[in-house]
Amino acid sequence: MHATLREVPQPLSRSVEDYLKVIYHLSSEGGFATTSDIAAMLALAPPSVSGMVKRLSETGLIEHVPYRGVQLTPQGRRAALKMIRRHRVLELYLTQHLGYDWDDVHQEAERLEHAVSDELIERMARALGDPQYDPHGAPIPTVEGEIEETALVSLDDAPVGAGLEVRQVDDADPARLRYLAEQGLTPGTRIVVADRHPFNGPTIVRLGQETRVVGQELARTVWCRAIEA
Amino acid sequence: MHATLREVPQPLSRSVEDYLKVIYHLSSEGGFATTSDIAAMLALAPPSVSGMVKRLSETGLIEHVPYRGVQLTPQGRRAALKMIRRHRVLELYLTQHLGYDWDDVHQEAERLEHAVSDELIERMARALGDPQYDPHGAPIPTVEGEIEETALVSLDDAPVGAGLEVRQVDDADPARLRYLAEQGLTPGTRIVVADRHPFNGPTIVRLGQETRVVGQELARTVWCRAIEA
DNA sequence: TTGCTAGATTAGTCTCCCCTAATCGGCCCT
DNA sequence: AGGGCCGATTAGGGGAGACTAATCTAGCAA
Repeated sequence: MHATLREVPQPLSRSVEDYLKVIYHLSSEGGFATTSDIAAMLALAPPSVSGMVKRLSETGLIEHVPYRGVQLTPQGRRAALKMIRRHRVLELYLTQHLGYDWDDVHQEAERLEHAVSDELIERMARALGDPQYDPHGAPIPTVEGEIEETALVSLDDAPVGAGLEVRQVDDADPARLRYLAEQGLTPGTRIVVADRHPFNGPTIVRLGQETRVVGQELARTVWCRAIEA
Repeated sequence: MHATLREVPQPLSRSVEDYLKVIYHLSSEGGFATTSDIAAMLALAPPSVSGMVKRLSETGLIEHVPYRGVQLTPQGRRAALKMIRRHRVLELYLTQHLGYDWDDVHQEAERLEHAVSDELIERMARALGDPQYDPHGAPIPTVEGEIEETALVSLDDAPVGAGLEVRQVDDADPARLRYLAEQGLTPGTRIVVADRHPFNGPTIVRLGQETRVVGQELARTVWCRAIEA
């Protein structure tokens, strides 16, 4: 009874959903998401974030340590993962069933994720064969709120000489995604780190017979897994 | 230049979109949508509507005659028809491509219509073969904002003896739609009005060999076109 | 013509979520 | 240990959009 009452999930506002998602991403590695990082990600002024942080911690979705930052509570994490599942299922559905390009789906999913029902997402997931990854290689959380956590290395951090498989790329910038697709650096591609220039210079990778020069900024958005051989 | 400036369409809020849709429906036959009718349709208190009406008429989306009601301006009508196109394309897409039942799509479309892009709606429309009608038989406005206006008769008003084709049914109530589907009263069905009982009594119709008794309230939500013998 | 009433509007609040300006606190550097 | 600085917070305010309570008006009925 107590549990049942606590679980009645009154719907979260768009704003709250966005905050939780951003806090999830910012606190995923390491502990705290800071006010100014959240503000930057959401394109808001820091005081707006302070205000929302107060409300979110009062409703138990986040834990706030003043002047340090915030973390999600289990409840907040569940809500965030639900939004991430929605986002990623939507992205995949749009590419697979409606002919969107992978560089084009982020914005659309960003708006739809606040409006769809659980029912619709599960129907889409079923139509997609209960997929595990979105078009950019990001793992899709399960309905139960579990998410695959694989340690990936950004291309910028990978050691020279390593054999890698591109696993995931950041999805927010369409132009960057188009460029990556042109260069053939899409999830599943196998590459070898041939060289890296000093002073934050580019990483040189080999794709089969071909060579690619990848600047640091771009390399930081390409996430890889080491492969044997 | 003047026209171009005026046309810059800053996005409308969800609320505004809902008001415009409701005003479109209420003023479609006859002239004015009244404050209390709008309030009833949107489940709001009348003063809330008065306030919004003021804002909408200031922005040129509606024409307000105090104590009489409101009508859409051409600009408001365009916006309303755009929302109706979205709603109906969504309803059809959900039934055709995601396995929704016709009684189940209204709510979902109601939320999605505020979040989708024009792009997505046109992709859905293309995937559906640029359809003309939604699952309940309602005409889908074109991208250009044209809508088929056929004079339909509600089953409750149809003369006894008339041969009819069911063309359209109101979509808001799932239970009613399920019942209509059970009774076989779906768009495209041909029927004959066999009788009508007095004092707002039921209409009796023949479907091929079978007979259906349709109460007045229900009959008012079934819209038909006369067919020659 | 007068008066009543239903419906519309105005007055005054509230919540949500954003803003700018001002203040505060943690922490590094000397 | 003391200053400064940057980032966080508090103070104060605004728009959108809802509400209740109070007031107004159009039109019907006597």
